[in-house]
Amino acid sequence: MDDHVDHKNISLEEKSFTSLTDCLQSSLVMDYNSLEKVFKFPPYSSPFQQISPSNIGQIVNYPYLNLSPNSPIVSSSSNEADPKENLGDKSGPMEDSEGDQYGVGESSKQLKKQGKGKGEKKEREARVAFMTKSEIDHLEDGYRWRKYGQKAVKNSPYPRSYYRCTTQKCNVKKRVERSFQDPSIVITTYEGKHNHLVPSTLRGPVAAEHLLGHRGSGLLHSFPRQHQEFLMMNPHPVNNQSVGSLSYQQSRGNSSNYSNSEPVVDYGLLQDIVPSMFLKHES
DNA sequence: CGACTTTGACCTGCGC
DNA sequence: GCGCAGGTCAAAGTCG
Repeated sequence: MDDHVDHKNISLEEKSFTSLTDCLQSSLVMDYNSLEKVFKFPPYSSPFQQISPSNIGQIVNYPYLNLSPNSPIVSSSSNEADPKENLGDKSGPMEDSEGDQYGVGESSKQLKKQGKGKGEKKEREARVAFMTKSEIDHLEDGYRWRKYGQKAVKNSPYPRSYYRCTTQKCNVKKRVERSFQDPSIVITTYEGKHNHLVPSTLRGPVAAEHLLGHRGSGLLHSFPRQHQEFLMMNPHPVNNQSVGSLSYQQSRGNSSNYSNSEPVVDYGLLQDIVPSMFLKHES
């Protein structure tokens, strides 16, 4: 039931998206982190929030970002890259102490005390940021998450929540915060790559088979059900060779009718989250 | 009883 | 060096 849902259409580039698919297929991808750096927006007020529907397109095409509908974002904040690679040499507040140093299952405090980071460059995982118009903070994406922290964000009345994938050896993390300028917008930032498939047992309404067997439909089902309206995302492709396992295209059988003739772009984590049929970039 | 959330404390990086 | 802010830990509490 979506009756009580705020289902405004978000106009991007003078285009109105009524669904996740529309938005994704519009090739409107943004480098969240880069934008943060470029525009020096603090994390609580992500650049997206500064964007009015009428000027989003301008920012998408911001030259620094090297974005175009035909060029999937390659620059990333992923671990193999120099943290300063992107724009400017100083990490934004959101960037700086990005903590991959805390491995799941490890005694992170020990790690910290063992001088990790001394001379050792911190690694950062690829990140994907979503903006979702939703009443729900924690959006169901098919994976199981455990909340491990919550922090008040400076200058924002809304706290930021930290989640970690509950699957063993999977150190994917996600941050969820609400835009303080538009509280109806939830900013979800995924970090890392799942090294496993979508759990077969889900507590949410999303059945795994939706994601696995009917990719796309699962998300399309789950999003509206959760009163979400997908606004934007920024896939940070880890890098094309770093996918430890086969891409979904391969590992799950080429069941998608959408990708037969399309080059498959490895969007890293995003591909884990969003069916690849969404991720084909149009030419 | 296991899984998950809450929350205060702690650690780290950065700017001044 | 100090203070601030972000990120994480882990014990305690909650829930199914």
